[in-house]
Amino acid sequence: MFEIEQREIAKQIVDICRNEGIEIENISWSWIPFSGNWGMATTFFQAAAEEARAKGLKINVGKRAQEIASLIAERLQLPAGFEKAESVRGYLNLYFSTPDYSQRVIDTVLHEKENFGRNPRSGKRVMVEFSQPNTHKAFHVGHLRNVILGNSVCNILDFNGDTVIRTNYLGDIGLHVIKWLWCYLKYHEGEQPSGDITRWMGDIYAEASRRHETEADAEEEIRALFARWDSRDPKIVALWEKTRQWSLDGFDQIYRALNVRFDHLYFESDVEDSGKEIVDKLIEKNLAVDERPEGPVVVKLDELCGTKDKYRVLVALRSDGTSLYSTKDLSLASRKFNEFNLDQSVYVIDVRQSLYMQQIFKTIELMGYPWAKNLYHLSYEIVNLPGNVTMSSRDGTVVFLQDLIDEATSRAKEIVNEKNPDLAESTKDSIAQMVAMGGLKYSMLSRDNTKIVTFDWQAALDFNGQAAPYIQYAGVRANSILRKADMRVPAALPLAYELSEIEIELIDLISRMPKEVQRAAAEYKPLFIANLAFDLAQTFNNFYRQCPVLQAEANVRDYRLRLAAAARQAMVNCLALRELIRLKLCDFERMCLTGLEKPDPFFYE
RNA sequence: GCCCUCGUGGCUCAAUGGAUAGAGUAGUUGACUUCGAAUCAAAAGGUUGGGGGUUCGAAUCCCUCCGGGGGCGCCA
Repeated sequence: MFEIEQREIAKQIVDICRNEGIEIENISWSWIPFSGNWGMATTFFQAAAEEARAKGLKINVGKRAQEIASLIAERLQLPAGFEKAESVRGYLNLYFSTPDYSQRVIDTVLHEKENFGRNPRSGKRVMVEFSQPNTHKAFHVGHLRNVILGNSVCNILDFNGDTVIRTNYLGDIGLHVIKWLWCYLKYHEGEQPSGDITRWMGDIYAEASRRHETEADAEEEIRALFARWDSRDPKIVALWEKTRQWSLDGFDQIYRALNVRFDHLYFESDVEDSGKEIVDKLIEKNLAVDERPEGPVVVKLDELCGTKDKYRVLVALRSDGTSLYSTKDLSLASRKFNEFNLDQSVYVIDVRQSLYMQQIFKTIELMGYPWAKNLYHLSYEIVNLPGNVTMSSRDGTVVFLQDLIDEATSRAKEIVNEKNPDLAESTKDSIAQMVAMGGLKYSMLSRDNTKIVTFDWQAALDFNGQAAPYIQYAGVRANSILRKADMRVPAALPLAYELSEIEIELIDLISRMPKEVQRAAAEYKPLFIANLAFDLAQTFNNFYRQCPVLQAEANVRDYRLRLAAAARQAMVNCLALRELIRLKLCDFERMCLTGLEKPDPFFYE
């Protein structure tokens, strides 16, 4: 928010230093870390150290940095809106003039509304591939992190100015599908899914795995079915198409519940043939070695790159000529760039596939595609069960997504019943749903991508403290104040009283949002936004406690009303980004506002 | 064997290479006649796994060791 001032002051500093014979390259700004003070800060340690090095002197760097800082504090011509410049132990602190800047921040937020925090369009086209479920299989909590992370990253990139193409890549063929079809034909023919489609599909898959291991002739029958599929037996293809659609319908149910959408879908079955063509090309170019029929087609990456044990060997095609995941990924990668004219292609895939991703990217680079450098693997750690048990559909250790949502919702309902017993039943249900979904999403997004999430019911359903409901509640409180002021945010007015420490802190935090969006986008880290949202909520709750709004005298009241409205807007924008279902938060507020028995359809648009 | 990753109060996690390492939670002590107590306040809790190094400055970068997890030629 203060880039113009930062640039102007930085230029002055460089000039002042140059007059003194000190060369400074670039100046990086940070916040002043003292509560109740706000402004921007920079240091001169580096300048002092470099000066000493250049002159070959041995000096006390801290002392010299302080000399430079105080020199600058003295000579700097502060632009309008700054109160004072101060040098402290090598730091230069520039304090904002509170009346000017508080008004500027609040006005900006209230003017930009749901676009506050948004950065200018970058012109960059980015495709983000995430979710990638297999059809004919269950969808469990282990898959949840991918969807939530991927969707949140898309929101953040979009908010930061990129054109984002949200893509799903569905595993609709392969052995697992044939296994499923075999089990269906043999034991469930004619049955149809109802209700929770994905669970029904997953149950049959689990049964298929079990029967595959226990029944003597299963292996042979499955292989025979695979052959029929391979020769495109119309009956099998028709069944495949029908059952695949069931899975897709089931996924739609889940995505709708999570409020996730995709702009484009790719299917493995679509890129199989083109994948085989790419493998042929690899062989032609002597990048791949065809060891068929004794062995598969392999790309010996370490040999090609002159590395040792770094890239290992990528298997690109089975010895029987059937395709692998890699076969299809090689083709899909180029298809994305051809079809969408991308500047960048992001893969949201868990960390266990890091080596594989590097192999794919390296192979594409060796093929000479110029866009190879624009491929990025956004890796994240998996969700485990306590005791470091990885969920597995084979071992029956999965926690089904629907079970989790149901359990979370009923736990939230209990709390609503306890805290707000007087609300209408349908209102309680809606609130329970919002609290539950927000809580689940927060638990996935509020830790670093590189950290393993250990799933246990207690932690996932703990709504106290640093969790989504805390933030939602702060939003509701803000809203509650505004409601009692008839939802009218007063027009801009000058500051006519001295802001308290906590008010300054709140405004300061709000003003950081655009920068945080930038950081979150650059590093693909929703965590930064999650942290900001929590900080905002915490500071707002503090403000709420310390600073009466409605009972205050007129000008204080109006100023604080605007501040509350701005804080509320900033929190809502953070939640929307973090994909804590903004729409539902609006519902929550709406119902607290009016006590509607049923949500107004308007809010579902 | 090689590669990647994580290690921060009892527990779960934060912290652009910068100022006094911050939250939540559990336990302790307080606050509803006050805009919604799903809240707030207070005290307590730390050799940032060990040891070196780089740097004016390291939880953060490099090396090494220890410990957890993951990956490494026909799964996805």
